[in-house]
Amino acid sequence: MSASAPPTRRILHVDVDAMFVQCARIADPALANEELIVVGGSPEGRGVVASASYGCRRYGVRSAMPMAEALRLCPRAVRVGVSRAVVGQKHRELEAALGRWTPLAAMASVDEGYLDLTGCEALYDDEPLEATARRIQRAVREEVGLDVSIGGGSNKLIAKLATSLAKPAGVHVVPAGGEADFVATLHPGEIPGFGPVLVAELKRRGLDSIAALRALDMETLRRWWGEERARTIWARVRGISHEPVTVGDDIPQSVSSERTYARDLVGDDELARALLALVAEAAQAMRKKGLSARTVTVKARDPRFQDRQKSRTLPEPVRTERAILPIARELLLQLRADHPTPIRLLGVRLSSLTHLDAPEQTTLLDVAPAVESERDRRLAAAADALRARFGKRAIGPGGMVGGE
DNA sequence: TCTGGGGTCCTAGGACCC
DNA sequence: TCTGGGGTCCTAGGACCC
Repeated sequence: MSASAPPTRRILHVDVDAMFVQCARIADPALANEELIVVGGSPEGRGVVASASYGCRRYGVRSAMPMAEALRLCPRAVRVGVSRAVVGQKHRELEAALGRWTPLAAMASVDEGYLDLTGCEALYDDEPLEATARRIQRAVREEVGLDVSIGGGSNKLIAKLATSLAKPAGVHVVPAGGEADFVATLHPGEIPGFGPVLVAELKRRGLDSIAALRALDMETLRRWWGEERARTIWARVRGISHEPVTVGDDIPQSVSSERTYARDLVGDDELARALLALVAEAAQAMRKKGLSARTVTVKARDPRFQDRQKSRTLPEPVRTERAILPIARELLLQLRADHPTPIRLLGVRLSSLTHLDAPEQTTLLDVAPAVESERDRRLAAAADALRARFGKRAIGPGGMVGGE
């Protein structure tokens, strides 16, 4: 068995520094010189921090922290909402900017992306990875107007971890061969995939360092976490990852819309109105992506933060409010029958997605009446067109003219 | 301190089919 | 007769990420 070893990969992870804060400053130039900005929450309360400026972070403010606590820690902070349009625009600009450096560039979320520069060395005069990273950083600042931090290494895991050392607005590259030593300097909770639950379990078992985790043999890991999880843990604590940077605009797994209400919902009418609005948002977002769904899920969170969901999968994909709403209503009815409690959060998710123009699945046995008529689809498309032209409020939710 | 909204992935049990 | 095994789909719940 002789196989030439694959070349050491050259991976970069590009991450926007406090993306929502930078977007808020772009949306409102009056904030350009404001150091204390916290994005997120709602004027009524009941929100968390989506992003905090580095100024606020010095006071201990962090993402996902309840807004009330953030403002207690940093009372002078200016609270602003998320400017979705700007965030979306900057996301697309960043994607385009990164794509100019290699065909293997892919966004991993709204504010971060990976580049695989393996084999591109000649294109960049064989300069060190760090030098390329710095040029990309400057280019993003000029072309997109955003400060980013960049981490580099021989795989995505290492590149991402390196980014946290680069922040803010820096570059950090882990040399090939130095992966294991680099990871050894971290705390288990810093490893992607090691969330609060796993970290607590590790602590219970007396495992509070990467070294302690590395000392475990595979058999023990398997016994505690099962084959799959054991392999992942074993590799991550050693800085090993083979996950490729993949491009391709895949069909998303789901499109959803959910809302936490200022007051818990109780009455039939307010629940019906809330559900209609969520169905309309989700369906419209889905159609915008050119997709249809076979599965409808309704999710409810009670005041004690217990989440429950009901879903139904249809034989054929649907895309209109007219088809989705009755199903969502039934699911909500079942949820309420099983758990008659006030509802803090309500959500609608559409999944099992396919492209709108995917050929209809028809079989000889398929005699069930269509859940959605061609007329329904044309009406929904017409309503979408009106909204695109005259704004979201041009027509009621779902375009259900005449009340529905 | 009182907990958002957008997602992905995994597990596990039951139905159903071969 | 009283007992199979594997694959796929569906549903529900939950961990995790940004």
